[in-house]
Amino acid sequence: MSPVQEEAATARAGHRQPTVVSWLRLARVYQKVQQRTQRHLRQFGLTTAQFDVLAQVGSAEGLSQQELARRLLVTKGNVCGLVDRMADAGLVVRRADPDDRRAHRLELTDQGRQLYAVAVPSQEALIAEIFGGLDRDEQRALQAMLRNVDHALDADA
Amino acid sequence: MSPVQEEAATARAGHRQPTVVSWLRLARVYQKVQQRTQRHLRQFGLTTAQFDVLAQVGSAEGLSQQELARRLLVTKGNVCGLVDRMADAGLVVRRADPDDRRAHRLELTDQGRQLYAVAVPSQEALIAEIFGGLDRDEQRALQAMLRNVDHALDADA
DNA sequence: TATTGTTATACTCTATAACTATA
DNA sequence: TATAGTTATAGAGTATAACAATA
Repeated sequence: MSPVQEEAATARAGHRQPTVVSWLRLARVYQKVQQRTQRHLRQFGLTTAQFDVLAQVGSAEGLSQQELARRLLVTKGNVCGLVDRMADAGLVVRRADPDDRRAHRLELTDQGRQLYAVAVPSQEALIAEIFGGLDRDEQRALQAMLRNVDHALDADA
Repeated sequence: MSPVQEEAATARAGHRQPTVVSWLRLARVYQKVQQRTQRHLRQFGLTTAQFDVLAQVGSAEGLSQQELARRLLVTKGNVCGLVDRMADAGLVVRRADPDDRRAHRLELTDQGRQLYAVAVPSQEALIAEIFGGLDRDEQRALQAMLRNVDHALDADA
């Protein structure tokens, strides 16, 4: 934010409930990181949603689409389309689950694993750069507050 | 998050850089609030993007589309389409800028102002509920940390 | 030349819901 | 009956870029 925008934001913030200000700032940060991430991941030919799939499947191979949907907070229908596109791109495969003939288990292809090995550290380095201005205690405090809000969202669902 | 999911998330988090954990938690909270907001705003016939336009124009009538694009972190092309839809819905109007014949100034219609008067407080109440678990000091700390990250994003743009 | 706004393209993601096949 | 996955629909949002009018 430019100094001018920063000042304007603060002025506007002055009239608002603290909770609303917290949310606006959080949303702003999210959107900016999202956009930066999007540009960053383009070098790997990935969208942010595809990166999330790659990261999840890569760190827990064999998970079901249902489980993936739960982790990504999207519907199973959306996951199906996402997996379709990534299978077309040769990054993931669906394997039949021997114990449940309805289910598929998701795995990365060799190509997917190679991309995982490069893209995930690269993306994490970007995040480290962006969030690196907060020291360890601040990270902990930030995470604790976000957990608090997360739980409030589950409580009065 | 269920206790099981919470535990799983914490276990996974243990292997990761603190910055990455912070980002994952932030993204998770954002997405959940976004989804909740989406459902909440449906009663007013608004998408979240349209609500953002309503809130911005309502609190700063006469702003240009360019300025609106800057505030919403989207392109002017996107704003054009958004404003189109909201003008079709009878919520905003484009007025010619007397000082700059290229520009438009955005205003709410009477109907838009009525909706603003109802939807904005309602949405703010929802946010207050979600973020209300944090006390005043925590809100301040959260906002300060988010500002820190926001500035980091501007620094190495 | 730079800026405001418009238009057009193409794609991804999303919500929603009906559908199948298994369990 | 419930669950895993698929498919279809419809829409919104986005990036990107070319374009017109005006500054």
